[in-house]
Amino acid sequence: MSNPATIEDVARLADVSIATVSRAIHTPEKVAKTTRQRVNQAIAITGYTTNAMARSLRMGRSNMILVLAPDIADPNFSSILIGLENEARASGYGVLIGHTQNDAERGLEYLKFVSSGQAAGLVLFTGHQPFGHQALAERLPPSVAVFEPVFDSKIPYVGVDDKAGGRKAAEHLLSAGHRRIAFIGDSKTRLGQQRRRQGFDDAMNAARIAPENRLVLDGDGTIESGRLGVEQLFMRDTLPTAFMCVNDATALGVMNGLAARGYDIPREFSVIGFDDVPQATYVKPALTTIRQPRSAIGKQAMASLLTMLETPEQEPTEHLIIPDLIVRGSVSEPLSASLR
Amino acid sequence: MSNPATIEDVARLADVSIATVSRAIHTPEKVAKTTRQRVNQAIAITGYTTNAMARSLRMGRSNMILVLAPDIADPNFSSILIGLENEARASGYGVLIGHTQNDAERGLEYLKFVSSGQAAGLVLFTGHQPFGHQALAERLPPSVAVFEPVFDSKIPYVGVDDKAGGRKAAEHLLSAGHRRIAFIGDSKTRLGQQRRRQGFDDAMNAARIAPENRLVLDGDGTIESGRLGVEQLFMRDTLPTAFMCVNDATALGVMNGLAARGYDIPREFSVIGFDDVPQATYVKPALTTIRQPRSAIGKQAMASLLTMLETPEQEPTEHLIIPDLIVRGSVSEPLSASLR
DNA sequence: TTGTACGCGTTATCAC
DNA sequence: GTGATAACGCGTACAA
Repeated sequence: MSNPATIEDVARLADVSIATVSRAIHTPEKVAKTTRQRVNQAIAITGYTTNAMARSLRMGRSNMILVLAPDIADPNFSSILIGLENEARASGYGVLIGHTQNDAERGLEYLKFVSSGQAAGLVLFTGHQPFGHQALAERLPPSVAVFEPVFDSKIPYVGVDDKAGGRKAAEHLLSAGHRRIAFIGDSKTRLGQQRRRQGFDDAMNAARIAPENRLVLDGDGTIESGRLGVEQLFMRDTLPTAFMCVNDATALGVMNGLAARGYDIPREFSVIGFDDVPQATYVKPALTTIRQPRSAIGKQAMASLLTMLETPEQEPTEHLIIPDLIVRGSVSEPLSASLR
Repeated sequence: MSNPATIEDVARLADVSIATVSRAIHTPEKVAKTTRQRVNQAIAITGYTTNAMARSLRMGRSNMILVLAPDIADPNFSSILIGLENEARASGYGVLIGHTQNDAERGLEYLKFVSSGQAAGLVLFTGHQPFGHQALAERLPPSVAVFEPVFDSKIPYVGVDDKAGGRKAAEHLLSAGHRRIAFIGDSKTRLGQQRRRQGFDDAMNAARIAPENRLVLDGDGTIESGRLGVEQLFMRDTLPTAFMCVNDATALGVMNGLAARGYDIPREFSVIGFDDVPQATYVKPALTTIRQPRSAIGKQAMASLLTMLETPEQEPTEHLIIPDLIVRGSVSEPLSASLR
C-alpha cells in the first residue's frame, strides 16, 4: 500500500462511515468522544492527509494564492513576497509563485491553473494583465497588483505612493541647491514611472524651475537605460547638476556612466534613486534614494486580497503607502554653488 | 453565466455527449470531421478550458512540477530556475515555486500540495528533505536536488562538481605562489561545502602543503561568516596570504573585513570565491571565482526529473558538472614573493 | 462513430 | 450521533 491513504481507508479502519471521518475532522464537537478518538487513531495509523485537490474540486475554491512575477530576480520581489506570505499564512492560505518571464505562453499556463480553481486569488507583480485567452483573462479571480499598478485595468493596486516619492526625491535635490535636474526614466506605458515623473514635475513647478532646466529622458528602468541617459545628456549643450532616476537600477547605471567618464559623485554630480534595493548600500558612494516599504506593501496587499475573497461584494480600494527618503552619500550641493 | 464553461456546456452546445467532446480534444482522429468541427466551434464560443484540477484528480497525475526554495533571493536561484523552466516547458510541464523560508510549517504545506497530486515532481533547492509528517516525507514523488545535495538521502543530485571546483580554486591559488591558505566556510552538515573543502584538501595534499599551513574555519556561507572568519584569523599568530572561500557570499564578507582593516586586495591578500554570483563583478576588485553552470544545471536536473516521471523503474543517477575558473582581479602572487 | 456510466477523494445534505 | 448519497469536472471502459 504505497498509495496515500484516503478518507475511506480511515473510515474502514475506524469502522465508521466516511461522513463521520469528515465530521471528526471539521466539526469535532458534532461527533461522540469515543468515535472521535477511534477516528483520530485511524488517522494517525494511516498517516492520512486530506487530498487538497479533491477538496478544492468539491468546494470550488482552494486555499492557495498564486503570485505572478515576470522576474523572480527583481531585488524588490523577495521582500514583498515575504510580506505576502506571512499575511497569507496567518489566515490559513498558502502562496505559490509563477514565474512568467514576461512570456505570454507561460502566462496562459498559469491562467489555466487559476481558472481551474487551483488558486483562489492572484497577486500581480507584472504591471500588466496576464496574457492569454480573452475568455480566461475576463474571468480573473480576485486579484491585486503590487509594486507596479496594472496598466489600463481596475485591479486594485497596493504599493508605494510613487508621486509623493518622486516629489520627495526632487525636493531633496532642490533643497541641496540644485536648479538644473535631469529626470532619467520617463515612460509612456508604465504607470509607476509616470507617477514618479509627476512628483518630479510637481516639485519643480513648486520651486518655479523653468521647463528648460528640466531634462527629461525616456528609460525602461534598467541599468543600461541609466548609462544611456548619461551618454545622451553629454551630447547636449547643457548638463544637469543632478540626476533624479526613476529607480535604483537606473541610478546605478547613471553612476556607472559618470564614473566611466571620470566624474566624482557627489562632488561633480548628484544622483538620487528610487526603491532602495540592497545594491544601493554596496555601491560607492552609497546611493541616496526613496525606500520602498516592501514588506508593508506585501502585507497590505495580501490583506486586501483576503478581504476581497471573504467579502466579494465590497469595492476594492487602492492603497498607497508614503515612502521615506533615505539619505546616503550620492547627493551634495552643486559644484557651481560651492565655487561661489 | 459567469462561471467557467465545463465540458458539459460544450457538449450541450455541440449537441453531442461529453465523451465525444473529450475525444475531440485528446484523440481528434477518432471523431468524425463534422462533429469535430461542431465541437471546436462550441469550444470557441464557450471559451472552454479543461479544468486542470478535475483532470489531475481523475488521471492521478498533474503536469506541474514544484520547485522548493528556502530563499528566493539567493542569486544562484533565478538562473537555475530558468534552466528548469525551459526544459519543463519543452515537455509540456509547468513549474510552480514554493518559498519555504526554511520553515517547517511552510514545508509541510507544500508537501501536502504535492502529496495530493497537484504536482507530479519535486525539485529541491534546499539541501535537506522537506520537513513534515513522516508519512508524507516517505511518499515523496519523483524528486531531484539541485545546487546542493540533499543530506542523508537518496535523492539524485544534479549540480556542480564541488570537489573538482574546490580543487580548481585551490590550485589557482597555489599556482600563484601561495603556500599558506585559509579555507573559510567548513561545515559539518552541508554536503556541498564539505565537498569543496575536500577539493581544497586534495589540492593542498598534492602540493605537499603542511597541515599547519592550512587554516580551516567553519562558516555557514553568509557574508557575515566571511567577516567573522577574518576577525578570527587576525586573532591568531599566523595569517594566510590567501583566502579560499566556500562561496562568493563568504568571499564578499572576507573582502569586506579586509577592506575594513585597510588592507589592499589582491596586493596584500588574495581572495577566491565559488559560485560566480552577479555581485562578483561589481565589487572592487572583481572577484576571481569558480562559476556555477547554472542554467545547465537547471536544464539537466529537469531532464533527469522528467525521465524519472516517464520511466519510474530506471535508477536515478547523479549528474556532476565540472565548473570553470573565472579569473578576475582578486588573486595575485603573495606579498612575500614579490618582496624577494 | 458515438453515448452511458463509473470512479478519482472530498464535502454537504439528507435521512435515520 | 451517524450513515447513505449526491455532487464537483473530467477521462475512459464498455455498450450501442
